[in-house]
Amino acid sequence: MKLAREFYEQPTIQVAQQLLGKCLVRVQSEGMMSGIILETEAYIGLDDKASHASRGLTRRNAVMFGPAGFAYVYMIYGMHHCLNIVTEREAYPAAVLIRALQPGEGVELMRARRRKQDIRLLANGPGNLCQAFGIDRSVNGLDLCGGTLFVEDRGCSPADIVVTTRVGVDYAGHWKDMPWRFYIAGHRGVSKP
DNA sequence: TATTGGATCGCC
DNA sequence: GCGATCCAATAG
Repeated sequence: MKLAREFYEQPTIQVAQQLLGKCLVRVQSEGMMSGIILETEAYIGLDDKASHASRGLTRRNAVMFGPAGFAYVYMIYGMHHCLNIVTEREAYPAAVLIRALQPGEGVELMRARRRKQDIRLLANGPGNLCQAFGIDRSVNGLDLCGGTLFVEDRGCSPADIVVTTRVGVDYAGHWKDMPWRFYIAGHRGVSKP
């Protein structure tokens, strides 16, 4: 069943952990895609220097300050998009970055979009999964309680969760050391364990 | 208005 | 290891 808004209103670390093993579903005119969430990261509050919200409300990060259960999508390095799901209460900026999926339905469409055959290369990274799922800036602000992008609980939960520091946030002072990256053990997510 | 650098990826 | 490639965020 589809996750309700209350799920996303929980503490961000809890949401990030509990999203592992759940199924991200994308419905478009081109087709339907789904994938098991393998890897997530938490970005929490104004003080977290790794978070886009650390310098306060801006046009780009405005969705992070809104209610839980909405998509925060931004472009990075001029060529990739990243998908986050907003968490916690309105006016408190926090979100979970979706970093990797195990492709389920819609593999052929993902292969076409990614121009890769290997199933392991279709959604192994925040930029790659957005390309595979057709997620760009037009998805920013989309409600995950709607019908085109949402998360389903299909009853499977991961046996073991690995906890590490977040990727690509060396600029964030001591915040780079927060153990806010989570992935399903044995899947190896994106970068190095 | 001009400058800077990034929650990445894939090829060298 | 490094270039691609663009826009948001700063500073002026």
